[in-house]
Amino acid sequence: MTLEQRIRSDIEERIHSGEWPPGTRIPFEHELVERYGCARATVSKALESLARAGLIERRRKAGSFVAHPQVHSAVLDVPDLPQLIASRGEIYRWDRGVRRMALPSDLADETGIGRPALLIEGTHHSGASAFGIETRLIALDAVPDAAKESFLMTPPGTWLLSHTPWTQARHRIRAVAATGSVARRLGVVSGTACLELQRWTWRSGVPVTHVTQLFPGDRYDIVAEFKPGAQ
Amino acid sequence: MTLEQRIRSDIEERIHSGEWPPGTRIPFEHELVERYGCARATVSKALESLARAGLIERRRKAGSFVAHPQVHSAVLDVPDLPQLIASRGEIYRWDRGVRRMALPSDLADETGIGRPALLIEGTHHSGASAFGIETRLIALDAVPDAAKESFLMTPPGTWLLSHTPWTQARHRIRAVAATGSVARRLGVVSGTACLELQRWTWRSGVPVTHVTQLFPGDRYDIVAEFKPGAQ
DNA sequence: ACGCCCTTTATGTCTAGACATAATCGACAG
DNA sequence: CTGTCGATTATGTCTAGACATAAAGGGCGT
Repeated sequence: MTLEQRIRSDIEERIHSGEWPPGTRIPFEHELVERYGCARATVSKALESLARAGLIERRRKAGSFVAHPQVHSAVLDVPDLPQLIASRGEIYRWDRGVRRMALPSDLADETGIGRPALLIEGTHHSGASAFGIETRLIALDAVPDAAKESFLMTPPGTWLLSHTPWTQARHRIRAVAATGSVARRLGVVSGTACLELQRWTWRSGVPVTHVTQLFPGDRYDIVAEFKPGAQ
Repeated sequence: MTLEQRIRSDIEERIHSGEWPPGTRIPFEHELVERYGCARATVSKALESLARAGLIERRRKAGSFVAHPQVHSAVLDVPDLPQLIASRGEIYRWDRGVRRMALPSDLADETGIGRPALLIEGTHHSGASAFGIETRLIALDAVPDAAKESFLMTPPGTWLLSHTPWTQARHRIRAVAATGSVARRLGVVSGTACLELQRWTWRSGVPVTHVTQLFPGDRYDIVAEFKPGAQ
């Protein structure tokens, strides 16, 4: 491991652990030069790399600061549904289903969370009709505060967005036909083509939440933009 | 504009213009040092930045080479279907449909290409069954060589991946039901839930191709991974 | 109190080297 | 003809400086 990488990961570690929360001024370059006993160019390269990754923000004369949460550069976005529906000019409503239960570790394991979790089911409404349904697991070790929430008024996705950052996400998108109770909850005829979106999110490698959302094909689509090498 | 940025954009320009096609060895660092009359560190930073963006590949002793396009750092990937199907252990077959025609600018405009284009339709097969169908427009000003291709043996996506790089892509994903001739071509019953993937790609802001692909829900799903700041 | 200028200072860019490392390619032995 | 070894060479990482630049903050006059 090179010295530059060591400096970088040292700082990254302190940011991710919460030791240096957003807004903290990290040591000046000349202080890091002293700490690691190296040239300023080496420290500077490490900081530049952190700045490119969006973890810190550098300001002349002022120093370098831990960046405020995610302004993640929009690839496959994690949308806030209430906001999204409001921006379309519709009234949003969240309807938590009957199931809100704590799961033992072994059951949660089936979806890859692999730890004690909270299970929440509910429906997102746009105006008078159902917009989508979701089944969500929240890892209680990563987000202990979730245990105190009922999620009756606020959908869990919205609550999570403002209570915990994520550093990694995987999406899986499929087309499935809605049948039986699922079709009934969505208010569509059995066999309707739906978009199934599964999302896993992690914070520093630790699972945070897993959600499966189902949207009738005519009510939702995903747009993803990608520009490689944008500096 | 800094010297580093000038060196970077000079090289970028030659790659995008096609003057240095994929595989070309770009001048050695010491040659660039001579050309720009600067220190090696400056040239090296410019090349490092190009390598990070995936435009070039650097190899010790050998030099730096223009990267082959399809190594995009995977967010919403542009997959090569033949390769993807082969990796699943199935036999791939491409079946170009009857339509391969040049479109006047005004017709192409309807899909947002906005320029003379080539229209190609065809079916991707995996083993004995249809895997997906696609309808594609290729902008002839961006890819003039496409006019000479029949696309009978090679699907246009594969051909494009090895003939032209892209710098920007937009994806749109929906769930739709396959009906009529579409269902017949896919070999599914009418009403089957399908994933519709539309993709627009650009090279330096100029449209390259637009494709609409339709996959039966049980034969394809999209996985997108996102790690901010991954080097 | 307020606006203006000027000093200070941390980052931004760059130079001219050094040594490390890994891959290529030719020479040479089998 | 084939495989191994060593010299060569381009990139990788780093040092110890230099000067440029932008912005914070203090001092000054109004």
